[in-house]
Amino acid sequence: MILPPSFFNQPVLDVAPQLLGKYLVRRMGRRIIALPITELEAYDGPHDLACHGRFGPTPRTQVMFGHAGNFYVYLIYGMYWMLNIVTGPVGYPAAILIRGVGHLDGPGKVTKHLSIDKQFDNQPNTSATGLWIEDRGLLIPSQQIITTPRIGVTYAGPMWSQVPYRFVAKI
DNA sequence: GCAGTGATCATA
DNA sequence: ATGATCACTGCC
Repeated sequence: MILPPSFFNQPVLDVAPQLLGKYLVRRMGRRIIALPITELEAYDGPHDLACHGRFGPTPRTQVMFGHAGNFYVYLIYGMYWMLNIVTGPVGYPAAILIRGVGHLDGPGKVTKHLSIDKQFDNQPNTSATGLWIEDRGLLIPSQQIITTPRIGVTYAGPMWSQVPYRFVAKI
């Protein structure tokens, strides 16, 4: 089952652990790649000093203020595409960064392996685009989920760089 | 430990 | 127009 917008239209910290074990699926012609999500990070609203939405909407970040379930894809360091999915109500900037699927770890490796780039930015979670997230019945017990601080956000200060918003599944 | 890489945004 | 910054990766 492809996850509907209502799945994502909840507080990002509620959605994040539920998204572990869901399958990220990419279709290119006849070729299909489907891998379970194993690692992700939550970015939660204007008060979160690590969140791109903290300065209000800009041409790049307005997607985060948009509809839950849409993808937010941007380029970092001139080389790597970051894949996020928007959560929560319109007007509230929150999203989840997909950092690992299958045995791939690292957000840049995920997008490189699945050929994900700007074309998916602000696209909804539907099979029509060739990129979607679906539930295949895999359940991750809470004992198999660990949380840690987010990676690469030291600029966010002592509190927001340390909150346990990174979720990792032991599969 | 650090170079590579280019879009983005603030400043002007 | 310019310059600092950056939710990373791979090689030293």
